[in-house]
Amino acid sequence: MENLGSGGLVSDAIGAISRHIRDNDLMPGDRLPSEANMSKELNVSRTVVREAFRSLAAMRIIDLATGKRAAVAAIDPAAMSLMIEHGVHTDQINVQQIYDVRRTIETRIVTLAAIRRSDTEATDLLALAQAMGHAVDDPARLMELDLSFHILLAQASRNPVFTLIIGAFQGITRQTWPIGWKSRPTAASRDLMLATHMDIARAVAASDPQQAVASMSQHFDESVRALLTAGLT
Amino acid sequence: MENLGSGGLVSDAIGAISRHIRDNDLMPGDRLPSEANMSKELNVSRTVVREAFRSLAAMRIIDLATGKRAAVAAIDPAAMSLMIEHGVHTDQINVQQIYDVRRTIETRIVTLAAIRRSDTEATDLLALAQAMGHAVDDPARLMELDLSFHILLAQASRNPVFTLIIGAFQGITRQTWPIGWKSRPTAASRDLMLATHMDIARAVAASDPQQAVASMSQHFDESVRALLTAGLT
DNA sequence: TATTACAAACCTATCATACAGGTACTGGGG
DNA sequence: CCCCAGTACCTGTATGATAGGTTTGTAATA
Repeated sequence: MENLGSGGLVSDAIGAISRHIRDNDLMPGDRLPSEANMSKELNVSRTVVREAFRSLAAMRIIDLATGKRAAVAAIDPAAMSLMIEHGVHTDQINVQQIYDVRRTIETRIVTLAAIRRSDTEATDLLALAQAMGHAVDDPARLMELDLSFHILLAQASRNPVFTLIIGAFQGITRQTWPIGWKSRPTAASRDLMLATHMDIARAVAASDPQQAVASMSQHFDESVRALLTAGLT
Repeated sequence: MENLGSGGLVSDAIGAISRHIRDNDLMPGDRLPSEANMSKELNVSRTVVREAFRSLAAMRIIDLATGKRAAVAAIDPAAMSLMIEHGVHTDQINVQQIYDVRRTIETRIVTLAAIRRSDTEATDLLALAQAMGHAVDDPARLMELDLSFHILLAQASRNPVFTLIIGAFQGITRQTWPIGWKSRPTAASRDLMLATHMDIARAVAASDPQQAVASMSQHFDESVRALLTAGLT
């Protein structure tokens, strides 16, 4: 029988550090005690503290950098992105399921964005849609513009949780997007995809939620069809 | 100038281990090389390998246990849950935003559940709703039943990504649920909350998506109102 | 032959220590 | 008052040691 907080010293340390952040109301950017101090305070070796820090850093709860002290991190989808990728690679999730979630969420996002977008966001959105039109022959660049477009849309929804989730899907999207693109072999099918983005941008800029939802819906119909054509389950 | 894969030895190791899982098509439960073997293979110390393993374990990509070798993990919302909690505690996310996301997602979930639920799930859902009615005087138990209800609903949607996301919100919900409950002081308001769950269960059991969505919508209207009453921003 | 008991081999958990290299603060010098 | 160098503080990585959990082959047993 040992002290009951115990799922191993490292787990305990993770808990203690999390509590430290919460109890002291630390905000993103605020710094934590050094490894040495923390190890003294928790009565464990520096090894244990380091592994706890690493764990929290993996979840993007803190930021680590050599020489600097650990700092509270801003919300970031990178870790979630890795988890999703893992789920897909191990056949626990398939791409269509992700698209169903994206459609559900982005339908809501586009509604909120049409209502809440700032003027800057409207401008940027239109600019991105236009830039996509100029990048038809550069798939890598086109893909990044596409991803930025959806992230910006999420940001315009003014709900960071939407941004987080959409960001979490970008890792796996980077790996599947080219497949969908290849399955749009004709100029017409490619132009349709680009035009749909422009429709979304215009509707959001015009603060027309209805039209924005309709265009987004069309976008997903088309995307899912492309993925199915490519045989992506 | 050093070898270019380098964002630090630990990051490299994390990448190498992830790649190992992907390249060898490892499935959940499959075991990885031991720390010693891995450290030999990657030409780094065991310390580095351990920190890499811990990082992956934090994201629930692998499972660690003393004495056993590391194993590929099944998808699990625990890590995501911690990230969300961190976002809320650091004021980067507020509870209402989470509820907006939940409403969006659970509206879709309940539609899918009404269509895809198994008979067992229908039965279990009704049983849970009924059990909630019997637990009015035991808030802790009632909360757990409530959480189980929503998870089961997500599972019935047959999309593990929905289950993952709903699971990710449970950590923070455990911390805010009691606040909402306290803001329903009258028996009538509490019964309404329980009745709404029963309505949802019945609609799903009856394979009636329309009615299920309506009831879920009412559930969220009521929940958000309760949270607002409690002054939870 | 099937089964159980046990011990050797293998692994992880944690600690202490050492040293290289990055940061940040502080006291002088201009 | 500002700039700069040096020092104290920190993190990154490696090594070696001990304690204790798991696995598995083997040998005794039913």
